[in-house]
Amino acid sequence: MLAQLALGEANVTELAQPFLDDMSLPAVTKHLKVLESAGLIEKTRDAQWRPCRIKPDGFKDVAEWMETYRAWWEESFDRLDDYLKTVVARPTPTETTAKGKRHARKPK
Amino acid sequence: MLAQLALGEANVTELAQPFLDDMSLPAVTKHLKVLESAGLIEKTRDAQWRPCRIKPDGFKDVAEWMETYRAWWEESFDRLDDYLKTVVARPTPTETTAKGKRHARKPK
DNA sequence: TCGATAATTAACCGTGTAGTTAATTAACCG
DNA sequence: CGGTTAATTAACTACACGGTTAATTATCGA
Repeated sequence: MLAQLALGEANVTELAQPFLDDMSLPAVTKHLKVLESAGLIEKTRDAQWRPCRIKPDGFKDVAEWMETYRAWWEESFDRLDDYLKTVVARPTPTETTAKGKRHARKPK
Repeated sequence: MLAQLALGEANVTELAQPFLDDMSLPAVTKHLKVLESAGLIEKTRDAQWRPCRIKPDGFKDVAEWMETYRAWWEESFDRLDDYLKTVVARPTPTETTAKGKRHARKPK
């Protein structure tokens, strides 16, 4: 639906049309309501039609939000990669330490 | 919990300890079962304890899977960025076309 | 005015998720 | 053996999600 809206304004039935085999119109209405309350689209009115359009600002916000997390995300991705490289050689971190000790239980 | 396991082997109560304010032990057991069935961790047994360790291969699989999607993901991210740049100038794609025409209704 | 069209609302329903408490299993140890 | 500790299982609950059908609202146009 967003792809469709990226091509330009469209009302509910137009957006629903490719999906009507799989779901009902009310389902589409609800879906659209989510997008609207998420600030991604805007619904106006034209008689009995509800033309929808994309809200660029909403997407801009999302894009910015993602950008702030991309760094963190890729870092942890690389950290995982590094960690995996360290593990291939040694079987398991603890296996070298605490041999026979197992679990230190506190005496009452 | 995974962060904890990255530091080395740990049994269930040890993993649960930071969370016991918020959730019960059975909840942790279930959580761990999900991780295990996802191939991310491995549970062994040591008397009444169940030491868990990370399963590097599982993470390797995830890492590889993510890598295959990273390209696609970043592409669509950039496409969105491009699209937003085109939108800031012109208000809305359709607004220029179809003026006064509105909705062509098929005559019965 | 009345019928058709566009869309929404109301009232449900099934399922998956994530948790709970209480009971149960299993092992250790004095 | 009997108590304690570790963990799991069983049975249940609450809730969000995503959908449904049927009814309702609102508008246009002949």
